[in-house]
Amino acid sequence: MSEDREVTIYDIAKYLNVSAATVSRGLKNNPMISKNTRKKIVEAAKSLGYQSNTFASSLRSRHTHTLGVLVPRLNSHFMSSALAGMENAANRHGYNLIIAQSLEDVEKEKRNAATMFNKRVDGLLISLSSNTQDINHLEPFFKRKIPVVFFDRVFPHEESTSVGINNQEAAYNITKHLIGQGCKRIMHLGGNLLRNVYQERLNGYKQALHDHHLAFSKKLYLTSTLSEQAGTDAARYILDLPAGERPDAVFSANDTAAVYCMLALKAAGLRIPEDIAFAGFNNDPISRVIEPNLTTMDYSGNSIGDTAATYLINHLKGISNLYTTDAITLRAEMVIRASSLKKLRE
Amino acid sequence: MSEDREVTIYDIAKYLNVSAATVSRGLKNNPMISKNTRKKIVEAAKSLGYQSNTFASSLRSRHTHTLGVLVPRLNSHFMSSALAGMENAANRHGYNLIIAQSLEDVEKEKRNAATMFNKRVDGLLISLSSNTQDINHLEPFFKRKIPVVFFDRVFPHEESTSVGINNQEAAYNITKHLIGQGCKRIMHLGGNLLRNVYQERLNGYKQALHDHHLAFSKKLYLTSTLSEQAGTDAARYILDLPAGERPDAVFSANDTAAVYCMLALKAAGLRIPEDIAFAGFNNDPISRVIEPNLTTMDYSGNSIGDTAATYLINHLKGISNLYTTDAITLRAEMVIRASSLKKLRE
DNA sequence: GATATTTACGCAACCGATTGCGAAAATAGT
DNA sequence: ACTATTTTCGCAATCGGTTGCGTAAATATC
Repeated sequence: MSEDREVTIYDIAKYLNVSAATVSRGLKNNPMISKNTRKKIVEAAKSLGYQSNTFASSLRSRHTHTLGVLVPRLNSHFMSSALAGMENAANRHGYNLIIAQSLEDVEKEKRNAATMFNKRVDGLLISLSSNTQDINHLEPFFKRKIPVVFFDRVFPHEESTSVGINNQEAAYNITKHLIGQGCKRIMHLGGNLLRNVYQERLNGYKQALHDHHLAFSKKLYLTSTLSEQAGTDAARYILDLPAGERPDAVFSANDTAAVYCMLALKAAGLRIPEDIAFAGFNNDPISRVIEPNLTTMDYSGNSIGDTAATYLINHLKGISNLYTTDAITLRAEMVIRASSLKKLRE
Repeated sequence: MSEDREVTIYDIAKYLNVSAATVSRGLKNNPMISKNTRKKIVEAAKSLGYQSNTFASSLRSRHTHTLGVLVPRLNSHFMSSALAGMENAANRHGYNLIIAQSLEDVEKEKRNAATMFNKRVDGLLISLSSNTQDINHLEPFFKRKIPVVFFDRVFPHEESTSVGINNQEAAYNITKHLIGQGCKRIMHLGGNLLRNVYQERLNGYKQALHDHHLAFSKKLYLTSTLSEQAGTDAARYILDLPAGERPDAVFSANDTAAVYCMLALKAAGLRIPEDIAFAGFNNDPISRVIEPNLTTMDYSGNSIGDTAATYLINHLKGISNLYTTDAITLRAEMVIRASSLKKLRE
């Protein structure tokens, strides 16, 4: 019952009458050690209940097999899916995840980044808070050559890779789809333009309007946090518009705002899509529950997370090189549902 | 530009002509060191760009300021809220989170537990996978006196605390509510009975039936994974029942199954709540999007996560004692919405 | 059978912070 | 002024693996 002391490689060494160095090497399957002793070491380790001490190892070897993950918030469908994807990939390769959220606050993002750095993560996966202006707080990582991968809300940087989708193209297509349904006054609910995702979606929206000879109107563009409240507020805004100026479609940069806008408009008696068509972004579960079901952009958090983490790990393992890759663009697929179908589908 | 070498306490020591021991103590505000030198040390540390090396510290001091979090899956609304709550609490107290998911697989749960142990987490927060039968894989923690807190899906154990709600009471109340609405044939969609949450909800349901002289019928009780598909399947089951045997209400152990069951029944022409009333559990966002809105049990992941983490940290700090507390029960509140309102509300 | 190579392992110096103990310096006590 | 305390700090061991380098043993070469 001497459960107090930890079992160390020294215990194993003494037990087998070999050196600690041999044990250390044996446990890592170092070919320098003969197959025979290697086997004995592994067996002894098991029977003694040895558990390697990660610090001691990390202290000397200078890597932690741990990735830092820094996100705006943990509790959104997209983000938790992304985390799930990352966890899966990391776990597959023997890495662990330290996760922190900035709650859309730059200061907290900075503090978290510093902590991750102190914990000597082998790499960083980050999606920026909505009001982050620059990435000076990531400088320590770049200086120390700790790889950084941005996902979703990215930031151009020479020494890091971005993983996301082509937001502009996606927004373009979804806007074009609405136009194809005969909509002429398409409103856009956008997010903070500091974040590429929202800027690009706005660009795609504008481009589609332009290509189809529709004018962009400031009155039909609202920017917000895209929260439930923001969706409800947008509905109020629409209802308060003079009858002739009302949009005949809404393209929201996320599903949450779209859905809560729809709910409020429906409550006010508007018919969807007859009076006003809707399209969102993200393919959140609520998009399949709202009636009519919401047309949206399927944008898998899981695969973004998986890709970003796998890529980072491959870089760490020397399989690929992150510094030469600027961006990885995943496919996003438009999911057309009843909320935008004014015309019968052919 | 000698950014290569790390700045250590030795560098600071040399710089100030004091010993490393003094620097170490000074940085931790140890009163043993004079205020004056303490200040000089902190300043020197900042100007030299010192970043403490967590391993070295952990190796010697034997604690990591890191909590392990082990959950069935990351990407559910409840769980991501719980994680958000934990992250918040941990961050507030200077702790970090290592997060892993078991994907409802005991084996993965075991592996993850071992990793957490190896990483020498200061404490463990865990919600069990659906098919975990025993918690022998947590023995190393108990032996080494590493505190374990269960949340949501708990497991009775002498040396750990459980954080959750009173599931039986909640289920009792929600069933009673349905009975109060005049429902006599109430169906229950339950989960895996290995997990306390589902067993207790079933108990509460049965108790309420019994107390109101309604018989429990196996035909009105389905057990499943409570997934979307399970909800749809339940609808099929209901529709296939002979007309006279159909339930007039459904109490589902989660909102997902309830909502997808509702969608399928609505598509088949049933009216809710007139033909069949509904109640769920969790207050998931979809419960406020489905029409009619779903009556459910509000059950804040955020506060469960916050409470569990705070409690664990308090134990670590010696403020409270986990070994003497068996369970912490948070309040859950029934949210009555249209899906269960057959009678007008007084 | 003598020398050259390869294989297998041990020595010991790390990695960077922490901490018990002892001692010097500063202050208090009489 | 001299001893007793208290304050402030340094010494050196320690945490548990890792790894460059050296060497003994085993095998190969001619």
